[in-house]
Amino acid sequence: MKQREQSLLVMKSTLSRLPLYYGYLGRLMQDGVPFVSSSVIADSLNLNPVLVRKDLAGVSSVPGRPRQGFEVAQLYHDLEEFLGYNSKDEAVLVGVGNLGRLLLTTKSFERLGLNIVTAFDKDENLHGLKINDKMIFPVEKMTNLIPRLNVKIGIIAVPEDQAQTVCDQLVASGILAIWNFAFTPLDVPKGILVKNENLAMSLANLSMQLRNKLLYENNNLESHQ
Amino acid sequence: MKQREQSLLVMKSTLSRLPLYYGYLGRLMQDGVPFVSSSVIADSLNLNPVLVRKDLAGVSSVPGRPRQGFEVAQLYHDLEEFLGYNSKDEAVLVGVGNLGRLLLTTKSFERLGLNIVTAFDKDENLHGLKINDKMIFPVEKMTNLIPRLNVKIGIIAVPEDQAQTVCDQLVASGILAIWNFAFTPLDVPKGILVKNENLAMSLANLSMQLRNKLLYENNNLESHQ
DNA sequence: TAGATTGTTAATCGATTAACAATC
DNA sequence: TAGATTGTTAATCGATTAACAATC
Repeated sequence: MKQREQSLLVMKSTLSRLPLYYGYLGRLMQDGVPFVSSSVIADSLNLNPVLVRKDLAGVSSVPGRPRQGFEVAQLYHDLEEFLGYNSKDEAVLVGVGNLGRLLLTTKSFERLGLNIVTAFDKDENLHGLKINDKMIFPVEKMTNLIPRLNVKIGIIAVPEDQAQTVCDQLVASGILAIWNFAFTPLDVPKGILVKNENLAMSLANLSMQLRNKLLYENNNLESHQ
Repeated sequence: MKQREQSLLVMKSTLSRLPLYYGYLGRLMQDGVPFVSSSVIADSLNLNPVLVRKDLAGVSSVPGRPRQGFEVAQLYHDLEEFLGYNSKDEAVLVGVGNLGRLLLTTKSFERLGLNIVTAFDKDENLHGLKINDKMIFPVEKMTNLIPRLNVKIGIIAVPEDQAQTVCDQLVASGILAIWNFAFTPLDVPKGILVKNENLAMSLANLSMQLRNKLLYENNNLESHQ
């Protein structure tokens, strides 16, 4: 019913903004800016300054200074630490199709602390191949191999109809967190984390908003340009 | 048409759940289930039944019937209509790298109402090529071609450092909604819709949650300084 | 000091959940 | 009718914003 074990320092919504701050701070670093205030950050990212201050309060190891704001390098470092971008998360990938290949080869993910150690696919033409130095194994090896690798994050990039099966195998192999790119929700035992990367949702969202907007504007044609 | 009124009844958060209902209803259809109640939907998707009823109230053209629930086929159709999955949204893609190729070739997007009509890239080796029947043009042609195609959605799948430039060109070409896959927020004029597909955020989210969980389970260490 | 910017407490806003009457 | 399930109104919860005192 009620979860008492809330993260004390940082709200869930905060977490989704931290990578934004991280990116922005990174750009300031490059430009050699030494200090930045919450209101400057807020302006640049279209947020409320109080919100920024609250978010940062839970992350920064050093409080911001009145009249100066936050030290860019320090804050950048703290964000990096907090987000785990410096300590690599090891993960296994299941499904080496277009999307899987993308995840295997995109450098940005490595920078963000994601290290895919191994991939699995059921296509035997791929078995034994390496993509970006990562070996591809048959899916049958999953339950045998994953526990030995001691990896805790699994990425599902297989078609919808295979997602649940793969998910079950990952869980059986000791995986604790699943990044799911299949367009279907997964059934998992309690305690297993699932993050659904639902592009359908995003797309629906954008397309809906656009239609609403166009409709609205059509209804107000008398307004001038 | 009462579409506009309908839309206004639906909360922003509702919108993010509709594709979930749509997917679930689709599976019920396949199984030949004629009726479904809000509580069954809620159970399957881990939601509150009242929330489901509220969401559906804004979408369904026919109210649910006491003792029976909702007619699956009808509701499925209404969701499809509402989400615009039957009426294709035309879009242009900029950036034919790994991700761009994925978007061009993945069938699911077509099913979800996204129709990419043309792609742009700066690599001249790609110019004139077709991927999944979509022609690739030089980016220089954007401002000339897009207005003539009368397309209103643009997809940005270029590297971070080119995202803003591309964005500006899209806006100049009359694009009203942007689906941004670059890991950087975009500066756009008021009135232009932007949906950021920030995988970094999702990943940070999942990795954070996992670390919290492991920490909590291990001992509740105080790692703040 | 004076002024900018911080962090905290209180008020507001929006979304979810609870309670319940209506209905087939 | 009796019971399941609906849709609505009220209460609760969580996140954001406003107000403001503290501080360098």
